[in-house]
Amino acid sequence: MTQPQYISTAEAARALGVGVSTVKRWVDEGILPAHKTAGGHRKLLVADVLRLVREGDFPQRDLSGLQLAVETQGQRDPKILAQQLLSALKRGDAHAVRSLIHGSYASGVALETLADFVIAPAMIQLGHEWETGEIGVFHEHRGTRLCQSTLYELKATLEAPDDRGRPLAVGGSPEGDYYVLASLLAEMVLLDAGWQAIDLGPHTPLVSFRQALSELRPRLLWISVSDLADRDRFLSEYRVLYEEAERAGVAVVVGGRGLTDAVRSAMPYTCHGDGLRHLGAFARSQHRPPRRPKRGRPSHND
Amino acid sequence: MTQPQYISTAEAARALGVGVSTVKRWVDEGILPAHKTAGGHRKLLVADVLRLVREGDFPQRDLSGLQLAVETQGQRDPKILAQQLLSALKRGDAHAVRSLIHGSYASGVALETLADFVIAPAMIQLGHEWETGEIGVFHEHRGTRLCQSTLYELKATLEAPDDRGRPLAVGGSPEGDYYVLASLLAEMVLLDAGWQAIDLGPHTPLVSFRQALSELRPRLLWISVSDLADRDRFLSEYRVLYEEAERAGVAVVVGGRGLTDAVRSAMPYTCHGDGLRHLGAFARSQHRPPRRPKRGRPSHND
DNA sequence: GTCGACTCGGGTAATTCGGGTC
DNA sequence: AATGTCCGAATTACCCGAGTCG
Repeated sequence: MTQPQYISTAEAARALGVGVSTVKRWVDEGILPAHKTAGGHRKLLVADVLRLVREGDFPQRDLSGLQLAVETQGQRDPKILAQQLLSALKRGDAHAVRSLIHGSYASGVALETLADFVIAPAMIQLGHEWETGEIGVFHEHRGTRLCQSTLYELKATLEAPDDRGRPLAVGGSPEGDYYVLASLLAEMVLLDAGWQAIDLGPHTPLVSFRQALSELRPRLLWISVSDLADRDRFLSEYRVLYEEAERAGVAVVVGGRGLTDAVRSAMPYTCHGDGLRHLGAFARSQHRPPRRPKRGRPSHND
Repeated sequence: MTQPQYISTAEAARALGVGVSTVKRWVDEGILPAHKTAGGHRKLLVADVLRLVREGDFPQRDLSGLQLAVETQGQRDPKILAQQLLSALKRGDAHAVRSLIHGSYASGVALETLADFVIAPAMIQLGHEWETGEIGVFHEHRGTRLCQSTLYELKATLEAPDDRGRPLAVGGSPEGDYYVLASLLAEMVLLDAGWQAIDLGPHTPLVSFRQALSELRPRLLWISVSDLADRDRFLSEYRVLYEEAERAGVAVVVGGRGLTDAVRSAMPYTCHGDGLRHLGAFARSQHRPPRRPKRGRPSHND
């Protein structure tokens, strides 16, 4: 289902909102990767088309035509999407969750928006309803797993076949923080911004980040904190880590709802954001992905 | 070992992302080499298709179907695969990990075998090398994340678009057990066996399973234990859970390397296995899927 | 030997290609 | 400079009764 899907030039053209010849030309110019059949017909991967959509500046076109996107048509308001997502998560409706997330993304909702205003609110509310006993633990667990599963599928489509030339970012969540989604989303936002990203995952000792720093030599380090187990220890270890990063010229981006103002004010950092849109913006400011169709303004066809 | 792998026109068509008649024509035109059976059915060698795909610029729709098969082709010995996987995990080579796992599965290695004799050994060794300090924590984390990522991708291909008629299984790991992979693999084995499976994930209180039992009414419950935090508490809570399951007629399958003989002997259960092959076998014995497409067992056709 | 699933033909409809032009 | 449109020719996809496979 989520395996590589091929589409024709005409389908891609509809999805991109351009003419067929344009797609053909883009393929021939190498802007859009494609394979050819023995008879010379071009076959494009949906993932490649989607990549082009978000890397180039297209008038947000609806890609709902692609088989990948399902019927979420017309609904792009994050608030409503968050509501629908929450409901689907509570029901355990895998299909609906998939449709909502993949569909929104494919129809042009930026990944950061999806993360900050759809997924995060839904998950927070889910956690809240669990704490107040409105839903069972198992609903919460099932929802989290469902969300995670779907995000991994989406991540697969974000990964570029060719990493070369992309700057590297490394990140994760500190020891005692077992929340998976936050750092996963951070990884995805970075991939989306044209980076190469390695998520060390939850519950990673800050010392290990130092190790990763020296061995992988990334250009950016992100620390996502959802749950701060031992605040003092975190702060002292973090400071050492930050100094090392600074010496190495590595940008440090911190965030997460576990970082209250009180904690944050005691921390040095390159960039901070309570959501992922800041991470995304920062990443894009540091690296402009090359090669994109320079289409000026929305054309007047249809 | 690597005896010729034949595929039909339809299979080749799926793999290449073109129509069946196109494959037939290509064969007739000599573009694709093929043998013919006495009755005139075309049989293509996987190797031929792959060679063509490489030399020309053919589309290759299903990476997990064919392309990866060649890279691991001839290599279906779990021991060697485990070695290669371990090495790839340590290097952090995402592409290699993907090739190994998807490729093995696609070329006929049963999911249970993959889990028990390839992935588990590699991960155990990875954990071991971390404990002895041969590799850093971050290598271990990166490896785990990589493995997880790849497995989620594979899971996506296992999920049936149509769940109806499939029996339902629910499972996860108990409180204090934060190991993700074991239960994820269990879920995948069940999906592969034609079930519908819901993984509640790691660190799930046993009480929640009871909740899930009464609300979802599954036919099977799996508990995967990699790490037993509080043995006595686990046992006492487990017994209550088991009784409830028994009353409801739900089979309980337990396993995982956290269940030592000592612990297990104090537990009632329907089925136990130190690996996933037992879970798979049990699941298949309880439910025979109506008709599954190829893959699964090394069948002796052609 | 029956049976379901699959494949073979071949003919036809629907797309796509390439190039030239607006 | 970049797109969209038009063309005949070529390629591919769909359909269906008969035959093959296991």
